[in-house]
Amino acid sequence: MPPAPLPSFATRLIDWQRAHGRHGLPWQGTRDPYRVWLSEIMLQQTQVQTVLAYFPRFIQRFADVQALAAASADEVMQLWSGLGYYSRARNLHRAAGQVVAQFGGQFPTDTQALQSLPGIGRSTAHAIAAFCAGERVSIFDANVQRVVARYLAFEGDLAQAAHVRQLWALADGLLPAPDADLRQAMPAYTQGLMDLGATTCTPRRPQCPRCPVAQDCRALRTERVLSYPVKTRKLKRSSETWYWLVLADGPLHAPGTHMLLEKRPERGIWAGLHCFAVLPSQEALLARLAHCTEAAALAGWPGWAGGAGQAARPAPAVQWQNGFRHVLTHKDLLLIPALARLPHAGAQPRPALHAGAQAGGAPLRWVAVGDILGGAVATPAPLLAWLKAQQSAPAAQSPIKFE
DNA sequence: AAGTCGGGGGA
DNA sequence: TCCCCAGACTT
Repeated sequence: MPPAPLPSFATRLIDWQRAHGRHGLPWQGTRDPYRVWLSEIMLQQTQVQTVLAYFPRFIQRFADVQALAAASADEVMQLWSGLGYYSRARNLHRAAGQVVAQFGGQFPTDTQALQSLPGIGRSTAHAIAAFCAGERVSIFDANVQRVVARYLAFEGDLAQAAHVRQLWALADGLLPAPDADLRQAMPAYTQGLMDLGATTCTPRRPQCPRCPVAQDCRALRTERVLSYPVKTRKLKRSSETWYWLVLADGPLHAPGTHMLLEKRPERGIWAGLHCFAVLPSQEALLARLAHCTEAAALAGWPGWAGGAGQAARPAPAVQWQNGFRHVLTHKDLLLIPALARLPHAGAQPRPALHAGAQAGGAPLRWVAVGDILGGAVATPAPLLAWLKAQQSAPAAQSPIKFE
């Protein structure tokens, strides 16, 4: 009589997940592809702890894909504000519209249809199909790459796409057997892979004694766990200094003070968010300030514009603030706010500025400090952080000077 | 194949 | 500080 076969990688992983994996997260315990999709997108390059604050709010506002499709892009951006990688939010909204238009509002669960939606690549499509339909496909995010590379002692450099594809194919060999009950097995297997990478097979301090597949791990066998995955870094971060034109009509710690924000282009950094004008030099900032204040005078700014000839009034002085650093993956930004003040408009309506006040013709809005802090408009995280800091340490109030 | 997109957490 | 992370998209 032949000996019973040893439990497979997949079997051990599934058993471990049920006993020691993460349960009870808001996006778990469902096969609703809308919820799974939303969680997968939010969790791209973003930690669970962060997503926990956003996911319930999003679901509460958009209970299903129809509700999301019917929303304005601005509102979606607003709910996404602070999560980063804003193209995810834009694609999310576009994909919702596509599901309504092309799939009759029924969210697909097969990998082919999923990958036709914007923002869903191969790995995310596999995750949704595995969780919702039990499709026998491998997810392959950074956690899984680490687990599998260690388990197989994979020597290829994962900085190269060809090696990633190669390891991905090897990962397929670890999937639950095709004749298993995949509708039960695939969700637990997929979740188990992610949980193992997140809680046990961690980058720096893996807890191998608690790993369910340690007995077969080729990296552990040679005590080279930390040598995997092989991944060369070629991060060369460039530095830039940006000047922020902060045009306000009162002290920054007063909720009623309004500030001029412009909507950023749909591509590039902080795409689609509302932000202070960003200028590459002090000279450019002063020129923009002159444009804006001239435009404000022409538009009849309360207490300032006074008829013909007012357009020639010089721009108010600026107060240069201390710069602060904001680091992105590929760019190191030094942000220097320059505060300029228009006369207080009180409760009077602030006139819209013509598009010429902004070089690219981007939409300009006067927004109250209280509304910005309250999240009424989507703003980049560093802007919000800086404005919050101004609440507790208000800049010295100086009278408005005209030169 | 390389570059572009944020932000937060952990060592 | 530096490294890492539930990637997709553009060029």
